[in-house]
Amino acid sequence: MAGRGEQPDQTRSARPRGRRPVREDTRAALITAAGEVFTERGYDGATVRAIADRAGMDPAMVNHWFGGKDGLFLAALQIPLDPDQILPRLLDGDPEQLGARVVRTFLTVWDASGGGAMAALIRSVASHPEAAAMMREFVSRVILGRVVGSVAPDRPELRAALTGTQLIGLGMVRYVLRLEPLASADHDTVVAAVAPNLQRYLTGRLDV
Amino acid sequence: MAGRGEQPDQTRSARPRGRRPVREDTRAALITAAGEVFTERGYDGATVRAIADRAGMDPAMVNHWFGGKDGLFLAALQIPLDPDQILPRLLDGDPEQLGARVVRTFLTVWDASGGGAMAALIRSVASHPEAAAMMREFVSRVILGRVVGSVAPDRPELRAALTGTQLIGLGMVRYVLRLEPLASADHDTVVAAVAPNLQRYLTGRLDV
DNA sequence: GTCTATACAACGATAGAC
DNA sequence: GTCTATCGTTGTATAGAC
Repeated sequence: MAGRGEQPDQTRSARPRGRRPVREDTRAALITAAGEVFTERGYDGATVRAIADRAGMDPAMVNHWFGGKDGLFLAALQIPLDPDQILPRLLDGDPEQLGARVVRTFLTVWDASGGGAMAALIRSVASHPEAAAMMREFVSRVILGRVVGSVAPDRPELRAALTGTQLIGLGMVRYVLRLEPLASADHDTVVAAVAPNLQRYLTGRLDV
Repeated sequence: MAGRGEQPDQTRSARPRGRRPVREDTRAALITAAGEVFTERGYDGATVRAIADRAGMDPAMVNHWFGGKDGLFLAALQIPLDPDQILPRLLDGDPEQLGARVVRTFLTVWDASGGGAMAALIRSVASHPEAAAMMREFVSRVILGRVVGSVAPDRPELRAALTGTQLIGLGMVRYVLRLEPLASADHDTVVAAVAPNLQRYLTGRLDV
């Protein structure tokens, strides 16, 4: 029971009430703030109040625009990756070099945020079933359907899952665990080390 | 989140009440209970009350013995793996089959808890810098010092980190993401699929 | 005048501290 | 056991856009 019968009023709010000009995009502001706070504190640690505070508005806006904390979380959890833009460039070229292109793209995408976005994603996946479902759906639909499915000689589902183990593990060690020398290795080194293993999962012999 | 409602006291009437003899190790009982509850619900989901309840004692004991929830968490975060028992069996045998033995041991250890322990560990590592430091230390000291170091022809640190990516990624996909068909695959299948890649990280050519 | 984005207040729940 | 802080959420009055 906080704030009950507290101060009636003395410094009435500095923030104007009522509808504001539409150019102030509150939805986008909330998503931006949510991305930051979820990144810093994870799902449970990020409070609706803190997010709204950072966005400079009332917590009730989260409910109004996203239906609640979960809705905001799902809206904010946007993998900074446009499949329609990236996939054609991945699939265009020698299928036997696909592993190298995937690793290089992976590093480029996630290095752009300094690893924060990947850390937030993994944190979300580990602690939030909805995030895990989203990730599962992403791996199944995108990696399997549009990458592995186009090159795999057999067992595409298993190959997609195996590809997922290598990419997620790389993200975990490089961006979350920050284990050296992998955390600071340049892209060429990582590609040379990881791409052959990824290539086996994509097109090599599995012997299963 | 929907905490468990108050349980009717009749179901707990068998639990002995009142002060216990000092020789019943209160501390160990709390650690055991904490390990179970943290495994089931993660750090934030595990409440001090639930842990104390399972240990059959008052929540105040947590403060008394561990100084708080954090202290209990760190005390309970013991990787369920005894290196001194497992490592000799890993290293005994053909170095070119080391990858297969590592994968099989990995599956045996973590399948024992149905994946709950691995999920809790990953959750901890992702959201708690102290847990991440523990994991980093484990990879550096045990995997590097006692597994990779004994067989790697070159770049042992890089090989240890790469080995970490494959094992952590496998744990993430099989136990946390539960992505099929890997989540339900039997040990032979997983070993056949993953061991060659792990073997390359351990003893193969890295081309870096 | 109508619509609706907004801010404030307060609720019920819950968990950690004492 | 009790207290208190704080959580996510909801109700409602308001004020500016339409």
